[in-house]
Order: sequence, then structure tokens, then C-alpha cells
Amino acid sequence: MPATLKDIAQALGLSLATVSKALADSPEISPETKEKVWAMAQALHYHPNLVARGLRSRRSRTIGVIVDNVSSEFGSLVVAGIQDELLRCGYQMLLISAEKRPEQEKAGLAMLLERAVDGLILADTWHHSVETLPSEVTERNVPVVFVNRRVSIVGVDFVGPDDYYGAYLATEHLIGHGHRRIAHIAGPSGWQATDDRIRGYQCALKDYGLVYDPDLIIHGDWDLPSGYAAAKQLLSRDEPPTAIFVGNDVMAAGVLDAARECGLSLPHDLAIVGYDDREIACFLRPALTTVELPMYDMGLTAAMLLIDRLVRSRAEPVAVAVRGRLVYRASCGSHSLQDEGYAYRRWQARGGHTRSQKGYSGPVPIVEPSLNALQ
Amino acid sequence: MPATLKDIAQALGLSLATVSKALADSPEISPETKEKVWAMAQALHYHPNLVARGLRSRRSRTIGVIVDNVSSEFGSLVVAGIQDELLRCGYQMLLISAEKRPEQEKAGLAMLLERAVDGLILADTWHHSVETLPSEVTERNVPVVFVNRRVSIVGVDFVGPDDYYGAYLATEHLIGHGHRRIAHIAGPSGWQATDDRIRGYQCALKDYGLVYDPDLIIHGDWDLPSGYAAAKQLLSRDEPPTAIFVGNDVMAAGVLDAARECGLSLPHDLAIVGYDDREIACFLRPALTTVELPMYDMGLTAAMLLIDRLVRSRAEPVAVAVRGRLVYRASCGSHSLQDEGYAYRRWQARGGHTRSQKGYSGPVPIVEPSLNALQ
DNA sequence: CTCCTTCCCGAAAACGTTTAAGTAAATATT
DNA sequence: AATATTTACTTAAACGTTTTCGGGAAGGAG
Repeated sequence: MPATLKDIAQALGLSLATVSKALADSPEISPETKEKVWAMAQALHYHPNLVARGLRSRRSRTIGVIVDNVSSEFGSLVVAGIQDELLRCGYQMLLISAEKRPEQEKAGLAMLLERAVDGLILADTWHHSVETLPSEVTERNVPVVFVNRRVSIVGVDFVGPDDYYGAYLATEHLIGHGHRRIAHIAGPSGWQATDDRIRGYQCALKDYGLVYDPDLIIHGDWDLPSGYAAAKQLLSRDEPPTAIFVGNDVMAAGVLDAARECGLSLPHDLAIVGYDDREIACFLRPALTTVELPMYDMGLTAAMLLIDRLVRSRAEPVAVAVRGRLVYRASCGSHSLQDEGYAYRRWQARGGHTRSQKGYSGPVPIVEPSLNALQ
Repeated sequence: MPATLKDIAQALGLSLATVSKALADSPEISPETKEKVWAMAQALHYHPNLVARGLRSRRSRTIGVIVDNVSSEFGSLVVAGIQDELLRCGYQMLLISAEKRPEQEKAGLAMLLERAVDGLILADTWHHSVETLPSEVTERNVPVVFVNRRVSIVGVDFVGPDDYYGAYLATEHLIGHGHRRIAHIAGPSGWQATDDRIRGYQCALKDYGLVYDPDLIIHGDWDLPSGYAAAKQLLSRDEPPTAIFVGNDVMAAGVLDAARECGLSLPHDLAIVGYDDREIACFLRPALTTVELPMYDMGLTAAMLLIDRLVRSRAEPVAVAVRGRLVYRASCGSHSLQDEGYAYRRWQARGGHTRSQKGYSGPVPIVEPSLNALQ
């Protein structure tokens, strides 16, 4: 049985309240008494019981996190970002992986509330009801931050990627390499990411005076075979593109398969830029130039927003778009090929995925963050 | 403010104790009263305050998990396995990612204990003191399970992979394809995994009557360039191997680079088996036949062992070795190449990584689990 | 009619903490 | 010198449960 306040109080002949206040460094306790209490706490290896403290103070300093899938590259990175920021601020994380099951999502939410979490981060989830939060969470008024899934619930914060910006970067990069006929293999329609990336692509074309040919956009389903099929179709045309901006890295892998099958030499005959900066991008040959989807930073930002609400009790909701950078590898031709085998080592050296604390400095309400920044 | 037991009691004119016992379905409450209490609890949206319950009952039904790195493929899979089993048993998970920082590991452990976790799972971590657990955890006697990092602490459970078995599987598979000269690119010496995989490789050679040539083992450092260099060396010999069992998938990617550079046609000129079944194995060309490192199952098993201790208060420690299976892809030649682009889709279809509840049925003390099973 | 069970239920303590309110002595103010 | 304020501490209530103990009522046995 670990030491409690009572043990310290008895050992020193003081009252419980005095010890409690001394440990909290309250001004109404004399310096000498504080010293004695601190010394005794040290001697008895006292550690506060956060359960009891949470019961009394009604603040548990734990945050509930529901993520769609911890074991995915995206989910785990969001979690890593959240945890780093929470730990820095003395909070801890109760984690639930919903595994795309709405009922587990709902049950998990209830369990987190029963554990009296101070706040909630819902990452890439919340499939069952987009319109409303359960009454339990609203009436307890625990703050909520949504990550990567825009919802139309009033009063909650949102953190998402700036896909518009990222797609602009990718397309601009291809244009800068002299390409004039650039195709885009997009995600399935109906996705925010698909739309934003198409818009960024179109905007870059326009800004550099290239004509936008709707036939150069083909929709895939984010999966490898769809990228393969789309590339096959593009490359079999009379006037095939010289470059393809692919909506994600997995489809880009399919594009590489198709290009290889067509006997094309990459990146000379065809330049490719992916999206996401998945780990696989370093292992494809040629290694894939791609736009980073800043999942770690998004998690970090979500935690910052939540703690901002908790400690500064900010009221007005904000929406933040986090930007990823373009990661240069061999699939665009700008890099020398000789050291591309070392791409993974470099990827790891910079901490695997980004660990920089960029993209967010204080909560600023942004409605359409990418537009004003780009134009 | 959410409803409490007192609210229910007042609404029904009952005492607090009666309501508490009714909700716990205690036999000393009449069925009629129980019905009324349950109905009222439903009506008032009552949810128990687990913080208060934890304070009183001294059991929080939360498990502390410290993992080396959540954002790695391994770490996130362990976490997923742990969370699935914990959730099934009504437990929740406080997660800390130590990021290879011993001080964060130590601080995190202290924080978890302050939160009165019922048990601890230490996955791939515990770098600072292998010999002893801190006195706080022993004197509170919270059970501990170590995952993937064997420690010489008495009385704690251990879950690890059966690398000996996996390496045997891989080598046996190459032998079955007719290869007689099989090299092994091992991990750095000093690793348990390196030794076990070498021993499995040697054992398979012996069982099938092949001579073991020490020159055919080259040590790498788990990283891509080291696999590349090792393969270059092996392939430049007078009598190069016709197959290589590579100690992990990342080095195997380097082997593929080297083979491509030597103008070899895979898998005809050189067959390759990797280890880990990382996601990248599906994206390499040819897609990599590899042995699964069952991280998800290891996490699942760790949680099972912990809960077994908690609810059945098992005393004697056990060590469990979990086996992964051999995943057949193209790099060994047994598969038709035409559909290898769909490997990722199949990989996802079976749930990404393994989600089967295999490898463990009740805690059985195993000292050297692979030996007796294989022989 | 009394005694003893059995069945339900209530009173109260306990878990470890925080905090509002109270108190006695010391010091400052008029 | 009387009063007001400050200082440093204590008492006690509260947070929402669980659980031990006790007690009243009903019913059966003697």
C-alpha cells in the first residue's frame, strides 16, 4: 500500500489539509512547514492518487482518443502526435481503436465518459451520426476535436490536412520539371480529399497557363489495382501524359507497375508524384516523390487545440488545416538515382515521419485556409 | 451534470445502498425493486462514475501500456492486439509511447501507477534497468507482462515471437523449391531474433540433409543498405547462392535492388524469403514471400495473460512464444506473377495483419517453446 | 405467544483527495 | 488599548461509489 496524505500528516503531526496545501505549494503554508512536508513526502515515496484527486476535483487530466484504426500508418501517427503533446502538458491518453465499427465507437465513447475524460479527440472516425454528438458529451460539456473528418457539428474544433495546398505543390513541381501534359489519378468522388486535391491540381495548371483537360483526370478507389488500371488507360492513349500526379501512394505503386509493363523508363519517360508519404514510398523503385500527409502534426495540433480549450477555456471553435511538404525522391527525375537505396535511412533519420512542430502557432480561425494562403 | 446513484435513490424513495446493490444485481434485492431501479437508471441516463468506483474498490479496470513507438508498424500492431483483447474484457488502456527515451519510460510508468492501473504491459521497451522493476510496481503488486523483450526479472510474464520456428519455415520452403545453396542475411549479432533465426535456418538445413556453410551467413544491421551490400557480396562469389533467406523485409528490399542491378531475373535466378511481413512486402517487386512476425497476436496474448492474472489471480509466471505463418508471394517462384499486383488487396482483405486469435490457448509454461514443437 | 430464520432494505464508513469555513495567535491599525 | 487584519493552521464537508453491519417485517417452528 503506497503512502497517502494521511501518512505524511501523521508522521509530522500535521493535519491532512496542511499537507495537501503544502504539496500544492499554497501561499497559506509557511515555508518551513512546506520543507518538512516535501522532505517527508520524498522519504515516504509519496505519489498522489490521481483517481482520488480526479473524483474530488472533477478533472481527471486524461483525454479520450478514439481513432479509426491504430494499426494503420495514419492512425498510429495521429496517436503519436496526440500523445507527445498531451504528455508534454501532463495529460494522459485513454485510447480506443474503433476498427470502423460504429457500435464500438459509440460504446467506446460511453466508456470514456464514464472514466470522466476531460476532453475527446475523434480521429478519422465518427461514422454513425455526423450531425450530432450524444447528449452525454454535450451536457457534460467536454470539449471535442475532430481530426481528418469534417463534421457539421457546431462548436467543435476541427483539424484536417491542407490537401489543396499539397496538390498544388505536387503539380507545380511537375510543371517546374517542364511537363506540360500532366494527368491526375484522383480518389473516388465524394471524398473531401479527392475534391481538394483535384482543385489544387487545377489551380496550379491555371496559375502556370496550362490548359486543363478533363480527360486527364481518372478516378480510382485509393487502391493499387485501380492505380494500375488508370495508368494503363492513360498510357495507351494517342497522346499519353508525360507526368502523373497520383492521389495517393498506393495507387502510385500501381502506376509504377503499369509503367514498367509498358516498357517505360522512369522517370525519363514518365514522371510520377504521389500523395501521403507512406513508408512504402521509399521502397518503390524508383522511390516515390510524394506529398506528405502530416498525420503526426495533425494529432499534435488536435491535442494543442484541446488543451487550449481546457486551460484557457477558449469558447469559439476553430478549424485548422495543416500543411505537409513535398518530399523529393527519384520518381520525378530531379534526384540522382545512385543513392535512392538510402531513402529509407534518410526517412528514418528525420524521425520516420515528421516530428517537427510546424503548421500551427496558436489557434486561428480559418474558414478556407488554403485559398488565402495560396492566392 | 450526469445522474448519480443519489438521483436514482431520491427519485424512487430508496436508499443509496439499495440502488447500488440493485444495479449490481445483488441477490439481497428483490426482483421488483431491481426492475424499478433499472428502469429509473435508464430513464435518467445513468452511467456509473468509474473514477469513484475505482477509488472505492481500488480496481480501476484500466491497464497501462508502454510501447516503444506507437507509430511504428510493430508498435501499432501490438497496441491493436492489446486493445482488442482488453476491450473485450471490459478494460481500457492508458497508452504511453516511450520513443526510446528511458526517462520517458520511467516517468510514464510513475504516471500510470498514480492513475492506479490494474496491470502493466511493457512492449519492446524497458531499456533502463533490465534486472529489476521499480519498487512502486512490486509493492503494489500490479502484474506485468513483457512483450518482445526478454528480461531476467522473476515473476513476470513474457510474450515473444517464435523466430526459431519462423526461420525454419522459411528455409524449409526454399528447400522445398529445390534450392540446395541457400544463404542467410542475418541481423546484427547480439539480438535474440538474430540468433533464433540463424538457429532455425541451420536446423532446417540439417533436417533436410544439406551441408551448413558458415560463409553463407552474412550479418546486416536490419537496414536496407546493409541488405544491398550483403547481397552484392553473395552474388559476386564464384558459386553464388540460388536462394537467400533474409532476416527482415527491409534488408530484403536491399537484396532486390542488388539482384536487379546484377541483371538477375527474379524469382528464377534467385529466390528470396524475407521476415516480418511488413506492409512493404506487398509493394516490392516481385512481392516478397515472407514470415509473419505476429505482433498483433503477441499483443493479444499479452493482454490475455494479464487479465488471466487479474481475474483468476494466477501466480506462476509463463513465457509464451507466438508463431507467425509463412506468407506466400512471388519472390520464391511458386506463385503466378499475374496477380501479384493484388497482393495488397488480399493483404487488406484478411484484415491487414493477422487478426486471428491463434497461437495461445490458456497459459502454458514454455521454456523453449520452439524446440519441442519442431522436434 | 415467543423465538428463530429469511428476506429486504437502510445507515454509515471508507477510498484519498481538495477546499470552504473556522480558529487561535500574532501583528498591524487607529 | 481596543480593534482590525494577517498568518498558519485545523475541521469538516464533499466527490460517487462499494460494502459491512444492523434492523425491521414476515413467516415458520416450538
